[in-house]
Amino acid sequence: MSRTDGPGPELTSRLGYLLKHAQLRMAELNTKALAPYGIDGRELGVLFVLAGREPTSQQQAAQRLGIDRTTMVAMLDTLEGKGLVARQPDANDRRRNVVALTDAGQDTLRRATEASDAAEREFLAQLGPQAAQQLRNSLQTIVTHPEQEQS
Amino acid sequence: MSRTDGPGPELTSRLGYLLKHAQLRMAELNTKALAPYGIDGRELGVLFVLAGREPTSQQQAAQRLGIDRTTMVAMLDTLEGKGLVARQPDANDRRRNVVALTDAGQDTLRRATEASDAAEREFLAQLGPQAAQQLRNSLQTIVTHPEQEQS
DNA sequence: TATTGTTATACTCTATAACTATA
DNA sequence: TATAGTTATAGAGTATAACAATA
Repeated sequence: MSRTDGPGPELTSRLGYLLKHAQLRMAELNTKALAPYGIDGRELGVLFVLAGREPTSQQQAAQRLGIDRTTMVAMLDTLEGKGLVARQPDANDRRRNVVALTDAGQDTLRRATEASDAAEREFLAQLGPQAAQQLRNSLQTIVTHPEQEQS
Repeated sequence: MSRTDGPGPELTSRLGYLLKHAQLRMAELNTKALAPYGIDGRELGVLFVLAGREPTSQQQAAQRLGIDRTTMVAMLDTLEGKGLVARQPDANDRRRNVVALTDAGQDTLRRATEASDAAEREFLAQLGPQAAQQLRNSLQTIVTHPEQEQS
């Protein structure tokens, strides 16, 4: 990941470049921070989605994360293998699995979240509290309220 | 890419989630904007790196982009196939190729950049000019001045 | 017929290792 | 010996298509 710069048309100030490399750095920091808990950032995302909610099917969890249900199958296989989540056939609709955190999963979620919070602080370390909060807000606006379709 | 939200521990306010989805949206907008010119965002990045500089070897171009030299080979194969760049053996060091934009490449770079600028404006459309500029600045700070190693 | 979970498969992006030609 | 470009290959990460069980 070189950051060598030169003059010229400034590749490094294009939003596409900046977002890609920012995302790579955040993912790196998360991976490092979460390693002691045996999970990565994507898996923490799954734990998040399963936490503190009514019973959740695999498909619902996938939709909340914005990933395909077939991808969710593999993620749950892994997390179940680690003893962090449990699948249970839904009594009301036997096509479904109800997926829930195990006790170990709850514990890992709590501790891994703290580690990830620290990783986020490191990511933002150069920014100052106001700019950091602004960055969060702006990203949230963009991600959750993308522009209306304006045909 | 679902954006269905619920209450709970707020997956959607984690930086990892926000950056990933913001990056996906920007890439999507770029792809759409650049399609008329027959390139995608990554290829535009290569054109950027090759523009307005002294002669550049494949390896130098790869380093500036932060990608592997083997990845650069494939990108240049594609761009050369489209007639946008040309390889020429370096007379001074015949191991190297000097890579440069063709006239068509210069033209495509100019027009594709305008299209990409429009895509960036669409990406930022919900933000207001000040927040948009702040977002750029913050990302640039993070990407180009990541925290000092602090053992 | 439609939906859920699953499997098999394939595609994209990227990197590592090894080859070649030069230095 | 070391470097630039190349090729073959492999590994993530993700999606599409098809299948079984259930609705």
